[in-house]
Amino acid sequence: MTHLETVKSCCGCLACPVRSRSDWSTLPQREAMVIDRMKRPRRLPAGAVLFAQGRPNTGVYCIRRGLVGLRMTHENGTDALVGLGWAGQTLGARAFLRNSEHRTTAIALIETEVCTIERRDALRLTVEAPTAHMALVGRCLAAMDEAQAGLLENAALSNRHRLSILLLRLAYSGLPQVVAPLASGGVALSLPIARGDLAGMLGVQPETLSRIIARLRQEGLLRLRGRVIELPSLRALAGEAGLPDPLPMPGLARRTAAAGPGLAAGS
Amino acid sequence: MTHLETVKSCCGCLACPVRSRSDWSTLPQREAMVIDRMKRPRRLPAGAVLFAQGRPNTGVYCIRRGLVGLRMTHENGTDALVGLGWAGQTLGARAFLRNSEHRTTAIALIETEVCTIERRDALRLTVEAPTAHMALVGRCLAAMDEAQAGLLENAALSNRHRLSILLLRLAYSGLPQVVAPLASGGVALSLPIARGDLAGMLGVQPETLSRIIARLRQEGLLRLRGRVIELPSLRALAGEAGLPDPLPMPGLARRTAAAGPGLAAGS
DNA sequence: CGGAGCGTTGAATTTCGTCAATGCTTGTGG
DNA sequence: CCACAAGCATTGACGAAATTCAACGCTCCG
Repeated sequence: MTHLETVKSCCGCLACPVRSRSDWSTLPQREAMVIDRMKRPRRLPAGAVLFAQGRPNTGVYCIRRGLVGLRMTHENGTDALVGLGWAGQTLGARAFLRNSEHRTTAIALIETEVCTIERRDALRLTVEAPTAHMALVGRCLAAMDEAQAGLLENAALSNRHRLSILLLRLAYSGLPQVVAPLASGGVALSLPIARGDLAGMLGVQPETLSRIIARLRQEGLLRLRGRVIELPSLRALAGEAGLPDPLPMPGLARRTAAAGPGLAAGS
Repeated sequence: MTHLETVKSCCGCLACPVRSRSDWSTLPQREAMVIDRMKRPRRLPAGAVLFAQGRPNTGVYCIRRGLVGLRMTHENGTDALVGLGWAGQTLGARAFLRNSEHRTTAIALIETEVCTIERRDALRLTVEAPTAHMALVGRCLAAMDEAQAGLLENAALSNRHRLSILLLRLAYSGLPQVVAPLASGGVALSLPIARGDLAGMLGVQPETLSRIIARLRQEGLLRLRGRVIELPSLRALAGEAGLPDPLPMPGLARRTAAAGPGLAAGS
């Protein structure tokens, strides 16, 4: 049994380290095994491009470990980080379902492992694993809800608040390459993204971000040592962010209402 | 034949005034007739609420004529207009597909006609009109792409630019209650939304919006008479917006890549 | 050692938010 | 029909915040 688990943990969906919180966590075992045979695990070094904006879709990608940045280039030439792909999330599903080009460029921000399901295999999911196909759709719909909420967040919250929220999300991500516990009870974050990109996610200039960070530091909410940001008290930061203690974690947490009857009947 | 057309044009999907540019434009005739029997047309006066945030989904709504505002309330109490529903678009699809609460409140901004498909009827679509069900999903995926593009637009463009783009979208909407051609070649817009809401869509205060408008007026890009905004030259405004001449119209235009093989196989 | 890239800091400018006051439009009641 | 109140829209003034331009420190790497 122990041996079997070991084998599974290195190559099986059923024992994937992020299975419990992945987009596929609700799949019946039979369908999970179908995907298990389709998927091809791959290791990406930091900086590797998973797919590029404007290129045709070639499959879907499930992040087993690591962190992926989603970058988008505007017609006017400027580009910005528009989202993060956490472990457990599936990327490329929208382009796959629409059979369209990728709208974003996905780049591994740290060393990352992804499981690839080739397009021709994923197409067979609809007959061999209908629940999995529905899960893909449900995932996109959930992402849409999050995007819309983010839109409001942009309009309603200050840059300070949004930075605090972003740091808290990283702190709660549990990424071993990013988050390290601190003796004092807080955490130390090794930011996997450059300042300029961090600024872009908030929609501000790098200098402005630097000043916001400096102010938070003066107030004791964070300490700064090179590329490492230490958060002495997550609670204090959450309070500053204007949020209640439990932090909503997009993509990972509550998967309760996903794939309701409307979809279930569609299988 | 003429008689038949007349009848259809008042109550049939096949001859719906917005069919050619609606979310359902690609449906085969047989399925369009199925929906035709399900739908119930309804007239909404300006200000009427189509559905409310937090309420359970009761069906999907196709906008036959008019304009609908999508409003969202943040936890901190502030609320803002987060989107517009144009004629031809289908609203409530995401809540229906996820069988979840509505995340937004939909309010008719001008006199509007919608066709309602009750939830119990829409559920039957998956067997009686699978293409239609797929179209619903495709619509949501397309909306997601737009939302993501809007996210980048927020970060990369100035408020001036975004206001220009918003005005141009209204100008190109072709809504008879909103857009009137001008002898000089431009158009006159009777804004269906209050200044405060317009400001909220851009993420600024009403006073700031007023000043942006004042500046555009001083530069001759628009004229202002009460609630009517006259745009003497759409081309000049498009140039100011930093866009090439053809304006991308979210939701209405090109429906080319929607519902690709990934979805087609899912029926 | 020196250059390149990244990050921070400073100063000047522009923009935005806030508070307050003033028009303008609308609808109501006399 | 007019006066009046209420709500929306604009303008002004001031402080706060963001952008821009510039300079400097730091680290990495050839």
